[in-house]
Amino acid sequence: VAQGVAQATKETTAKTVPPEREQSHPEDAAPQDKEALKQIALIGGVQGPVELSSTDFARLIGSSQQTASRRILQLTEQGLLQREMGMKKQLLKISAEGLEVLKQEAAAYRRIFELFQVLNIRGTVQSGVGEGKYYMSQEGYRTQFQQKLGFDVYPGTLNMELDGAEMNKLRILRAHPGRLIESFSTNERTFGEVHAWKASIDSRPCAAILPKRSHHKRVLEIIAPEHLRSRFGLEDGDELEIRVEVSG
Amino acid sequence: VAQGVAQATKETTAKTVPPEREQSHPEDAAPQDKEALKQIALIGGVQGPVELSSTDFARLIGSSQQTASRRILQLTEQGLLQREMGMKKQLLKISAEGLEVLKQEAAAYRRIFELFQVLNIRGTVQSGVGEGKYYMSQEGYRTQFQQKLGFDVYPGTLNMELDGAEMNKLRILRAHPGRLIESFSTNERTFGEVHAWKASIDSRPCAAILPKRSHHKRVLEIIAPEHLRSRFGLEDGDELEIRVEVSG
DNA sequence: ATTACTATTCTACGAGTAT
DNA sequence: TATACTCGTAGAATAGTAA
Repeated sequence: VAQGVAQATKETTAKTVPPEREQSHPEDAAPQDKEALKQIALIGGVQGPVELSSTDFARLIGSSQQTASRRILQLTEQGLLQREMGMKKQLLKISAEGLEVLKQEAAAYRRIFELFQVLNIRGTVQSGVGEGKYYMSQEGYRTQFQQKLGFDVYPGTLNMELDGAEMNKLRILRAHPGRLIESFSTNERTFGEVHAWKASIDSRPCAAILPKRSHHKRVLEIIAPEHLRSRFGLEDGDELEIRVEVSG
Repeated sequence: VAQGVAQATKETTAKTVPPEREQSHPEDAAPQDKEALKQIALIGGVQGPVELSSTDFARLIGSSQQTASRRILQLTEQGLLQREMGMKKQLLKISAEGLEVLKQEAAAYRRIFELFQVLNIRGTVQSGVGEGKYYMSQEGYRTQFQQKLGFDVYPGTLNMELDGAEMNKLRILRAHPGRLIESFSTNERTFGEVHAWKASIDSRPCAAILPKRSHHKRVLEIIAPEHLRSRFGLEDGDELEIRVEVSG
């Protein structure tokens, strides 16, 4: 997802960050709330209302009855759970928003075990020094990209800067073959081997490339048949997510 | 899983139960710990060590650096994470136990969305009043069970008492067809319709049965080609888990 | 039985800082 | 830069009950 939100404030370098728990965004529910939703779902709370007293729920989540009761109230307030008071016990049903939370959680666990056929890498758009344009103009590269990726590259690269955690995904990327772009020489100099992986940004085809050497760099370069910056209206500092096909 | 652990203390009816967080059992990790493991797995901590500073980890789990650091120490103490100090940042790898936690979590979410092809129902063994033996001796039932379940029933039923939360699974069960055992009459009386679902306990075949009427009962009856009590050495009050095939 | 209030305990978070 | 200590405190969890 390309987000055109330029960060005006230049990332105030606060050392210890306050948690920033915002209302409304459903995906960032607290782990305890996700656990509670999961347990309700496991006894059928997705398909229809389940009859679940706060005492029984307490056993399910390993807490006291009071905490269980409070959790249900909180989930209801957050809109993740729908509640109806039965004659005795309450009836609980997971709401559309709650289902969304569960789906995202399930997707995360699927990604873990799908051995990363697809890697979603997030980063921020960075301004290169224009060398990308120079490299992508080389005939030796252009013809190979055409052959091995199936598109004519726009002369230029989009640089994406990765934070510390995302850097680890580059190691996964490098562990997979991708497409090898061979080195070649001109009269002037030699151009080194490059690895390329088919990718997409918002369903539009592109490719992620990394030079064979030079690990530990914080930047992933992206090429495409079009000018990505203008296509997505990207500015330096914008957040960007690229979906890299790691398998084929 | 049939557990032959008879509970000596007759379930002290404490109102507000203390959480009972025990050491060593890996499946009951705190939700926060599972969330942390998940995030590490998502950047490749299953495949190999990932380089992750406590500050970067803090961003990942939405906490301060101090909390992130503490979480890593706790996960390491619990044996869910293996840590090695690199020259700068630490290297984290999810341990075999940690992977087990992730697998169980993934399995739970899979169960939620696989629409319950299999229902795992837990309960405690309950002594019936011997009527099960009377019913299962009726020729009208025996021949139908033979036809529709594929085994000769042992004359008797094992009664499993369900707690409030597990009761909801019976609603799911009833929502699926199972095998219909038709009503029939003898000279003396009429025997009503019964629903049966193929099932297994510790991989040994059996079936769960419910009378067509009489909802809201806390008991699930189990029949099998053998005497389950002696097969598994079950006593009243023992915990029991049955795997019911809800699809076919 | 239930749910859920108020009061109290205590855990766990983050500030400050050492290393 | 890192990691991780101590410590004050906010908020979560439970006890005791009310409804």
